[in-house]
Amino acid sequence: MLIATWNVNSIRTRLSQIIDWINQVNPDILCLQETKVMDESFPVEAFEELGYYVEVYGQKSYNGVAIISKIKAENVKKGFYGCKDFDQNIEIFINQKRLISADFNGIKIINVYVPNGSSLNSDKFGYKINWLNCLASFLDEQDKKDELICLMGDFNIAPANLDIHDPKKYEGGIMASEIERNALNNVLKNRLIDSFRLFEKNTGHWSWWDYRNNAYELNKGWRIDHIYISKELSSKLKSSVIDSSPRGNLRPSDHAPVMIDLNLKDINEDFFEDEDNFFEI
DNA sequence: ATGGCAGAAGCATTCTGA
Repeated sequence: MLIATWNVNSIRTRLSQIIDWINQVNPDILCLQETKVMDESFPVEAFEELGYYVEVYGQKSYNGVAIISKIKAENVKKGFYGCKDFDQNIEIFINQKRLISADFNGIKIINVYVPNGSSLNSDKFGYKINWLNCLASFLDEQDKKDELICLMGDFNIAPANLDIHDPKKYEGGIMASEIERNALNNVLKNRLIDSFRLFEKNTGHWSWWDYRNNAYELNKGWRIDHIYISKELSSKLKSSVIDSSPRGNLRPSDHAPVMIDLNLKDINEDFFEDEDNFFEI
């Protein structure tokens, strides 16, 4: 089962590239970020024609997340819920559409677009850390239900120096600071692991290249898009890769898709053998 | 220290991103 995440930086501008990629890769679940479109304007039909269900949580111009899936999503939730920080009802948490979650055969897919944070001395940075703290308490709640989790998306954080092409240059700065890394580790705790690092221990693997300064051509990138999975799923993981090829497209997103291949057959064989659980054209 | 590049809104230029 292929599960992918991709910050597409506008669903409307990138639609044909996304369709091409789906036809090429055939993912079972695709989590999108920065769709930048209100729900009623999301090009749902383009995905339905390919046999996918679509769940969207968007807004005008900024942010926006979506889940495209061959299996119908269950228990779809938009935004944070059931966690103590969200109960404070912080308005900005509601206004910025950055999280959508859904269950697929007992696995909870959580698709996030973590705030960028601008720079460490800005108000936006405080919002980023608050948002991550809220995500941590959201996951604490999920923990109590003993669910298998796949937390994926654009985290806007390089977890380690080897996830940055020039770590010295960016040391302590935005996406590389200890404050952000600690906040991220507090989300992951001991329950979620970085799927990519189960296979690849070396530097030189990037999921984002700045549009500026020929960053892609010079391969000056960062690894800030991640797929974290519950420890219990690690034995089911067949691969975790970054597909950098779409970054070479004409008018590309600045992010590349990341995907895992999960062997879920033995978790619930009946579910996957029941054709009613899949999309019918 | 700053700008560089891209998208959306909307029609000149600003805001935001990373």
